Amino acid sequence: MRTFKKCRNGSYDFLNAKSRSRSIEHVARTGRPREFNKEQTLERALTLFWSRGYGATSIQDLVDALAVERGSLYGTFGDKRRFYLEAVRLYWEVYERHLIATLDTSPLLPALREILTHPARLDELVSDVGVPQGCLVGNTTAELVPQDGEATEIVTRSYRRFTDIVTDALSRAQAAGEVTDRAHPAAQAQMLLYLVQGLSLVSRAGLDKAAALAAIDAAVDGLRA
Amino acid sequence: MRTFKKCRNGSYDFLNAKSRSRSIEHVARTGRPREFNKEQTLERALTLFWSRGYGATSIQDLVDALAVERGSLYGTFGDKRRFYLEAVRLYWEVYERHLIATLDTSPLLPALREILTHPARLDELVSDVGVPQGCLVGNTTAELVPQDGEATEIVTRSYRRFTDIVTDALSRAQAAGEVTDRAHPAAQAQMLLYLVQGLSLVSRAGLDKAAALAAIDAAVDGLRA
DNA sequence: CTGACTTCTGTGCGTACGTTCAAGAAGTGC
DNA sequence: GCACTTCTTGAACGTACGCACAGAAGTCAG
Repeated sequence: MRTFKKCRNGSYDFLNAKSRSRSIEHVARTGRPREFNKEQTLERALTLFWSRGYGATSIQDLVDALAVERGSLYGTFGDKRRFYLEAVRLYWEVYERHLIATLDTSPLLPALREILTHPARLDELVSDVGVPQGCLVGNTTAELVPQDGEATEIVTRSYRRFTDIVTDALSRAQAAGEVTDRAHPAAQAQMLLYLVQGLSLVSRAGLDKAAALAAIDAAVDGLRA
Repeated sequence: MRTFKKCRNGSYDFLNAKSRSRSIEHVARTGRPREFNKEQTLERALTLFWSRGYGATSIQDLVDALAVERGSLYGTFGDKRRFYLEAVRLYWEVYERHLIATLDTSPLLPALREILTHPARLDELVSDVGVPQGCLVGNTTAELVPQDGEATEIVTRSYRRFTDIVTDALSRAQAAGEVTDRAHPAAQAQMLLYLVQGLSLVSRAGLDKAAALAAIDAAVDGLRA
């Protein structure tokens, strides 16, 4: 559901400069300082969880990939479940920022198309196994929901935020006469949520890029006034 | 992505009478007869896998829920992974039969709407935890793909079958002037695959039935000629 | 009845997992 | 420099897992 551009250092630019600088706030704290970057470690864990899933990612995998010892991970992030949920939260936070920024434009449909095609950008979607990983929120829905109340809450809230943001944009576009008013903006937004989640999921199993783009165009054309 | 009507005995009617009678073929075989029904056990395992996922369902869970000892399960179905994949295959086989039967009609759009609303029929979607479970193929995509080649194969083939079947139906409906020809049938079918998979997935986290139906109607309206 | 064959039952094995803990190292503030 | 706090390290723990196996139980052909 989201792609991240790789930075020059090989890590992903999940956080903007503002929130990154916030991490240097343990200046006034006593005690031995942490030897690893907390945010960067969370980002790296996110990419691992993203491509392998929650259950298939062991603590040992994380220790190996992050170069941080078990005890430090537990001390910093709590147990595995809490670590994962924190990664999901970060994932959505970044995606939502991107969503809002992209849809704040007119005409809307091209922007909408870009949002939808994001999961289809195979060349930008790199994981440690070299395949697209779908949307982390969607993966969480499949794997943790409904056994985990907290995961359900995060997932539900994310979906709700998506539809709220897209509904607002569609309302404006309907008012501008760009999008058909045969359906309510909320219904159209819900439809787009299903579409992007389905695309993200199905893409995990391999993606025919041309077919995916044609499908997206078919859906977007259906919205045109 | 699929609902099953509960039978009077509390089990699910996954198999039709024909394939069920095939199971009484161990009449001429020697040795101690199996004390449990293989198909029925597979069905029950399917519902368990369906609601909990692959990783979260332990052998012990299966032994408890199926009332079949570990050894018997291994002897009959092989290891856990093979057992699961067999359940996924059965799941899709039943769904595909339903899909073909439902779409073999004219006009097509109401039938298509019924296919799409299937995951939204909360009252018929019962799991052991009392919530909808999404599509087992979709769940498998999220959890096992891309680490498991055989799972990927099953999932990919299922998606392909879906789009093939729906494309055929849409071609006929386009020829009949019922569905718009602004997009190719294959693109429309792909779009519907994404839609139904997204709906199944998102439904796992809780479903606003009215919103889901409105979204489906918005998509189906976009197909109308 | 007997022998060949198949399935059932439950115990046991090795492993890998998530998690904890104690001791030491590396800082900070007075 | 001393007390205090936090982080690091690596070993260890308990558990639950997937899986194998040996002996009992049942069926059928001759």
